[in-house]
Amino acid sequence: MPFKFTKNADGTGVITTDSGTVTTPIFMPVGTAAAVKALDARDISETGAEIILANTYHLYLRPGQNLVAEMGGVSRFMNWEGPVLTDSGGFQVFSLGAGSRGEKLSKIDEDGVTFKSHLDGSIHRFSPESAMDTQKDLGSDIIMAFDECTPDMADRPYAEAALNRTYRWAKRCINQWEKNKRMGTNGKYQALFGIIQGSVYKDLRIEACKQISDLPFDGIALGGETIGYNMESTLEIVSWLKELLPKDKPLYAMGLGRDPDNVVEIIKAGVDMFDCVAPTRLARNGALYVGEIRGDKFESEFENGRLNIGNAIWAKDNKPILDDCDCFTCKSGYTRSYLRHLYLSKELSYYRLASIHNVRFMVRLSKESRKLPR
RNA sequence: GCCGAGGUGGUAGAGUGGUCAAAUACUCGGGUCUGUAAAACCCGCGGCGCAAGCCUACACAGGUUCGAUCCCUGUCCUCGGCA
Repeated sequence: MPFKFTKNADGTGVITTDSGTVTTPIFMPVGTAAAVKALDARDISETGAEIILANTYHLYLRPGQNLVAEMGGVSRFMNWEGPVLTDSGGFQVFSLGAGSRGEKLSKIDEDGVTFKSHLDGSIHRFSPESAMDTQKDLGSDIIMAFDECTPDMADRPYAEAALNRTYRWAKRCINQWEKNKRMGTNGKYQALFGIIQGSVYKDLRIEACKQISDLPFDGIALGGETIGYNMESTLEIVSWLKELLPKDKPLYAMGLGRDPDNVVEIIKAGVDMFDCVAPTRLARNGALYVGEIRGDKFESEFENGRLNIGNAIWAKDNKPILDDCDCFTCKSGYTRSYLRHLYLSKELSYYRLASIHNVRFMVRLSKESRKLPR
């Protein structure tokens, strides 16, 4: 069954894939290496998440796409009975190339990108074609075009060059995808999403939007560091493009969802899908979401809607993380006091309990945001 | 009781006449996190102060010295060995 997207007048929708359906708008937890860190498939499912991400670059390095293909594709491999979206490795062009830890591990050229493996330092090469082929083997339900993730506030010449390259690569991705019969090695239909770059520049975003919208992609993504990272610009970008975007394709904001109010705002803006590592990473690093929608806005007694569970004030707090939360952790009676203890002790159960809360929080928040006027 | 070793910050543990408010690690306090190089990283950690800086400190009490955590004497305490 091919990919299908239906959107209702109220802004909600349904995505149909060979691995199941997804209701939108939806938050997608990130499971880079075919694992939502600290959670197993049942935990993920119980948070209400309907689709998860995995990453081409990471799975290519380990365990290798051939092994994943042999195991039936990423969903079956990780025992997840639902759709999976794989990022193409385009984000690693940005994150490994930024040299944020000193060494630059990726270098881009017209044909593709050379990576130095963060695992063992070995050299690898990705191109639009290879990214499609690797994702074919991974057998994910939604695959992403190989793009150049542009830094927020990139200067104009840079942003323009990245945009044009992303467009040339988009066409190459389409060709390879067609060559692969739009199908994973596991026999599942693979929807291909194109990515709009253009940094913070209105004319560039509009140009990219037209370019990407004219190609036969199944969905459209907003890419670049700006998305989510710079919320003011993100919302502005959506408003610039809203009327230009195809109505019959889902709109995906890549990497967005660090703060609860980001989620509420982006759903009000009309985006259908978004993902972020923040809920799981923040959980592992001690930040737990607290707050709720009041009126048409997210509100919290804490800055950015989260508390730091390691803080001394929670030492004797016997309340759950969030009073009305229906996540496993809160419902089960785990107190802030105990979670703080687990966190400070680096007990393994902490990571799971915290991640369950944060993911459930974002899933529930996105479902509740569907009721807000758009 | 005798012999030996030693007493340094919240802990462990460097230092050994001036450059020491004291390495390093941990603990503790706080912060960051955005298509995951992240169960990671950053800052602080004697007192007061925004700061410059001032004050109090290396068991305790004296002493030698221009100057002592470091040398000497005594006291107290801890640990190991022998009785």
